[in-house]
Amino acid sequence: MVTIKDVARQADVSVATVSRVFSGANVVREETSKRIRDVAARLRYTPHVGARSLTTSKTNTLGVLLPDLYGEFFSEIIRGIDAAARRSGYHLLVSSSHSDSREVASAMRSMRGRVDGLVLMSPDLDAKALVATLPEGHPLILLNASVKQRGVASVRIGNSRGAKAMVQHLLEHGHSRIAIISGAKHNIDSEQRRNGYRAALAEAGISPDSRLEVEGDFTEDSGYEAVRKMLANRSCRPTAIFAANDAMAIGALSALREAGARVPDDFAVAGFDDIPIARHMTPPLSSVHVPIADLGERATENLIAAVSNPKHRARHEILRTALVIRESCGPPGHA
Amino acid sequence: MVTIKDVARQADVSVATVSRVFSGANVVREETSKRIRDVAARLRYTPHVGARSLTTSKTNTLGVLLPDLYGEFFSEIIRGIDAAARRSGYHLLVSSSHSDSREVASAMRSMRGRVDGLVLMSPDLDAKALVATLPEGHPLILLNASVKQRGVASVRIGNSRGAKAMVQHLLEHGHSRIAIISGAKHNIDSEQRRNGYRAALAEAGISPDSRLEVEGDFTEDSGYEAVRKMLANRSCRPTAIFAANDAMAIGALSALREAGARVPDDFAVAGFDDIPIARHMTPPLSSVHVPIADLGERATENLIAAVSNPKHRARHEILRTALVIRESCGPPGHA
DNA sequence: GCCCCGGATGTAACCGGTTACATTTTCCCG
DNA sequence: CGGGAAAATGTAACCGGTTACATCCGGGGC
Repeated sequence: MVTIKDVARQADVSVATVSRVFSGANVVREETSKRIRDVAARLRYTPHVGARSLTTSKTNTLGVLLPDLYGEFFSEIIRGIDAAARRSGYHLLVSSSHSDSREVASAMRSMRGRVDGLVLMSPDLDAKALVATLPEGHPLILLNASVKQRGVASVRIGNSRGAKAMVQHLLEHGHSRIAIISGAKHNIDSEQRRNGYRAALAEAGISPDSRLEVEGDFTEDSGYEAVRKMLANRSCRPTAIFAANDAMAIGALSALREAGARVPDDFAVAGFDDIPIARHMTPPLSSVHVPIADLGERATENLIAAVSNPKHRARHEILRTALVIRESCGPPGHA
Repeated sequence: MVTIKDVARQADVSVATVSRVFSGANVVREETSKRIRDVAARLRYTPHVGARSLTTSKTNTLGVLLPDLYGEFFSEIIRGIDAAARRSGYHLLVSSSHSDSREVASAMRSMRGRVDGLVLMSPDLDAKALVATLPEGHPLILLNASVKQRGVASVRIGNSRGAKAMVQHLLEHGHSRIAIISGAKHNIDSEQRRNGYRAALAEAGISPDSRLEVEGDFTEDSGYEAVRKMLANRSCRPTAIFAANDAMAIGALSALREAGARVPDDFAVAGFDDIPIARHMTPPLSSVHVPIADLGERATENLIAAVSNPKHRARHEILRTALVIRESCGPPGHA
């Protein structure tokens, strides 16, 4: 591999001068600079970023830790993160599929010295314990994390409020038997969305019915299974189904179609996240819109701010959701 | 930041010994080792991976360059890459949204010294020119690249064959006016799929009709627009629509639904890729199954093989597709 | 008691850059 | 043409590790 020394030797200058040419310090005589560039081009020299970051202690890289990569939600998140990062000239070191906190801790550790900051999405985990293992002063931002921590910036979704609004919408349309397909246990998004659901019912004076709360795991399959379970239980059928994310709502739609049930005539269906595909379902899926890519962007922008300005104060941001009513929950007064 | 020196000082040993403890050389006396580990734990010391990789010239990281991150296709690709990488203990440096080749070249350059190898997906670009700018001996694998290059490993999809099979299937079902919504111009996947389409028609003795070839860009919106265009042109309506990917097929389904057309009764629709959501469309979308995650995995496995064994021979792999017939293209003899 | 050997640890060069400071060159002006 | 400041370049320490080689030490064999 060709190094700065090779270039220096062939251009008959010291390594310092070569370094100055490539690190943008504008102090090298034009003539010399050109000669060095020529030699470098001929030798196909590229500065070794790793070595550079050792002295500058800047890597221009952000670490991204995600629980999973499956489905449009994560794809949008990364897309947002990537957009913000590239805008500021940062690279992304991505690592996913971290289920338990030991794994996450080890992934965090292995990023030491490789990244200037960390975006950590851990809706399932106890972020507090994780953060404790981190060396001080390491810029970090939490995405949809379960705990709001002093001094640790975070961005999250207005889950509860969004879910409540959707359930209220269903109530206004005359539904009173509204089922929920929740996400995985201990997942903060799932819990908050379920809370919103319960709050809406409570305010409407409807007492909770545990038979209407089915647990899924945010996958299409689990939404599908949840509906099959509901349909099997003839004694207690909902008229509306609120899924804690779109993937499960989509699985639910499939199960209903297979069972010959019509949506929204027989069942109203609503999801959460408003992933891009939601509008293309049949019928188009009503959902709680989450600015997913924005979520990634905001987190990343905050992180970059913290990275470039050490006294940047940690903020907690909550992104607003918006009801997107399409056809899957039917016209008013229909239930 | 606490370094190896701090640990050495506090544990009253030399940095070499500390280094040996953390790099797994099993030559340090148990007693000493324990003392060092204790000090390190107390100080929250983590070895600086960047510094380590400077001497070992191993980064345990792979670079991933993608043209985009939007949609389930890329999400699955990354998932596959990530799975294979994590299995072998590699990290991923991801960079996307590279439209023109200057950008890609610069991204490649900026990865020098940061990665042990590169996965490059560039269906739009002239990979040849890009590869030429790369320093020799840099492990690289091309994903769906346009040119088959000597000495450069690649993994790709059996596009032409898959498309041909799908169009033949439509032909067998009695369709003769089969439209195609192709992908972006100069995109290799799009071109190969279109070639497969044309080949099937040619073999069936059907002369090509340029009015039945509409150009899209692989997005849902472009599929939607393409169908609107087709429907507007009353003089020349197809009975079947083959979209060069599922996203466009999904957009097509939306347009048809809005126009009040029934699928598969009025139009048969088929896609390509078989992204996970395809089976959940209404009607479930027939598609050419591509093992997307596998594509990423195979590429990554090959790359890792090349990284760990410099005399690994570059292979060109072509992944087989499989017809997945669901309901969107209807029962036989229907057209 | 001496020597040799092997295991444990230390010393210092090195990886590929950056940069403070020293030194040389350039150039302007009297 | 000499002097001195400014500009250009060189020297060498340093970033945080790894590792070849040197050193030290204890124990076994004679």
